[in-house]
Amino acid sequence: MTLAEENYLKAIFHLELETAGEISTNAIAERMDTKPSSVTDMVQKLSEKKLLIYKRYKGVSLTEAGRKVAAGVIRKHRLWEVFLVEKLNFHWDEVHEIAEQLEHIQSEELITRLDQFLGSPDFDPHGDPIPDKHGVLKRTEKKLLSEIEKNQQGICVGVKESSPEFLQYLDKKKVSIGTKITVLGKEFFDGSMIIQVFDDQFFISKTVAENIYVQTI
Amino acid sequence: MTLAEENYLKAIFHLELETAGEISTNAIAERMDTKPSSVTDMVQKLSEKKLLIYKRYKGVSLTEAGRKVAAGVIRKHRLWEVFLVEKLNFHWDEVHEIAEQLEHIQSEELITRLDQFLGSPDFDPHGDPIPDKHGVLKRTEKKLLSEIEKNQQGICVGVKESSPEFLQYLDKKKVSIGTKITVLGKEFFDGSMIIQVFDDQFFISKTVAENIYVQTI
DNA sequence: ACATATTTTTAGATTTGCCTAAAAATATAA
DNA sequence: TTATATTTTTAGGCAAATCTAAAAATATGT
Ligand SMILES: [Mn+2]
Ligand SMILES: [Mn+2]
Ligand SMILES: [Mn+2]
Ligand SMILES: [Mn+2]
Repeated sequence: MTLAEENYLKAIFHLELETAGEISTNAIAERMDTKPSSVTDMVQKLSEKKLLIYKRYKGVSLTEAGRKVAAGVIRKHRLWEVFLVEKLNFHWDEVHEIAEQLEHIQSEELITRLDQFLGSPDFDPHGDPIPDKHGVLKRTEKKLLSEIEKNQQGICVGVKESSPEFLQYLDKKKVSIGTKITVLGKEFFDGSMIIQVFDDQFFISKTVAENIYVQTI
Repeated sequence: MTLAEENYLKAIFHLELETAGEISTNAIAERMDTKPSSVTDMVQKLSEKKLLIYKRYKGVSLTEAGRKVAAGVIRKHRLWEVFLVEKLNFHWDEVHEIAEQLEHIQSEELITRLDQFLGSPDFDPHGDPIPDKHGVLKRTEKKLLSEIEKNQQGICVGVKESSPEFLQYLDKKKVSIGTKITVLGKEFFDGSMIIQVFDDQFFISKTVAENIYVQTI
C-alpha cells in the first residue's frame, strides 16, 4: 500500500460512514482536496487491486479488503493521537497533522506494542472510537448537542469537527471530553442555545451545538 | 525535504564520517543500493539546493546546511530507536527498519517532546551518539575490540555493524551495551580472540572483534 | 605514453500521482 | 422531450525518482 492509496481508502471509508449509497468521484475529490480526474485514475487502480468496487459514472464502494485497510490506517491514526496527548502532553488541537504522517508507518508489531503501551484505549483524544486489530469499529450511543432539549443534561463524549480552531474555542469555554453540559435554553428560531458548563452560563450557535457529541444522563 | 533527499543526505553524512576526502558517486550508489546514474541526478538536485558541493567527476561534500539536515534526520532516527527499545520493549535488533520510517516524520515539536519524554538520551540502543538539536554530534573515546591487547579489559559501548544477524549473535554470547569484556588471548595470525564475558570464555573471529566498540578500563 | 579498465555522466524510458482541457455521460428543468 | 447544466471520464502532459544503455572522462598498468 502506498501513502496515496491509503489516504484514498481512508477518505472513502469516512465518506461511507457519513453518506448513504455509492460514493461519487466529486465527493472524494472535494474531501481530498484534489481534482476529480485524479480521483478517477486512483479509483481505477484501487479497483484493479480489488480494494473497492468501481463502475464508470456510478461511484465506488469499498470491498471488505478495502474496508480493512482503511480501518487499519484509522486505528493507527487514533492510537498515535492518544500517544501524543497522553504520553507527550500535546494538546488535542495539535495532534491531527502529526498523526496524518504517523498513520502511514508500516509495522504490525509497532502497533501491537503501541496499543499495549497505551493500555488499549477505546477512544482517541477527540472521542472517536479506535478500530480493533481486525478493523471492527464499535459504535456507541451518542447524539449531537443540538438534539438535546431544554433542561436536559449531557456529557461531552466527542466532537464532530476537530479543527484546531473549533477545539481551541471549546477550550476557551472549558468544554472537553467528559465535561457535563446543561441546556438552559434553546432558541427555536435559529437553534442557538444557552448552556451551562461548570459554573459558567453562555450562548452557543447552532453550528457549535451541531459539532459536539453528548451522551444524555 | 523529500524522503529521498533526506536519505541521500544521511548516507553522504555517514560516508563523510567514514571516509577521508570527497565522496564518490559510486560509493553513494553502493551505500544506498541504487545506480550511479540515479545518484548523479540526485546530487545535481541537492547541489542546486545548496545542500552539498558537487563537481562533475569529482564527488560531493555536504555544506553546513546539508550537514544540519542530515544530523537532524539521524537525531530523529536514534531518538525513535530509544523510544522503541525503552518504552515499547522492542529488542535492539528489531528497531532499525521502523526507525528508518519514523525518521522522516516532520515536526519540530514532536522531536522536542519525544526527547524530553525519553530523558534526553545521549546514545541510541546500539551505542551511537544522538546529535543535539543543533546537529552537533559529540564524539566519545572508544576503540574497536580488535585493537585491545591480551589481558586488557573493555566495556562494550557500541557496535559498528548493527544488522539483526550480528546483534542476535551478540545476544547469544550475552554481550550488550555496558558488558565487560576481557581479552584472554589474541591470535597474531588471524586476529581471532578468546574473550571472557561474565563467566563464559569463548572464541571470536577478527570480524566480530572489529565490529564491537569498547572503552578500556 | 598509450591502450585498457573503471568511474561517472548523459540520453532516453518508466512509474506514480497529479494536473488541465476537452469529450462523453448523466441529471435537471422548461 | 429536448436543451442546458453538471458530473465524470479520457487524453495528453508534467515532476520526482528511478532504471538501462551508451558516451565521456578519468585512472591504471605496462
Ligand atoms: Mn486526527
Ligand atoms: Mn482524532
Ligand atoms: Mn538504526
Ligand atoms: Mn542505531
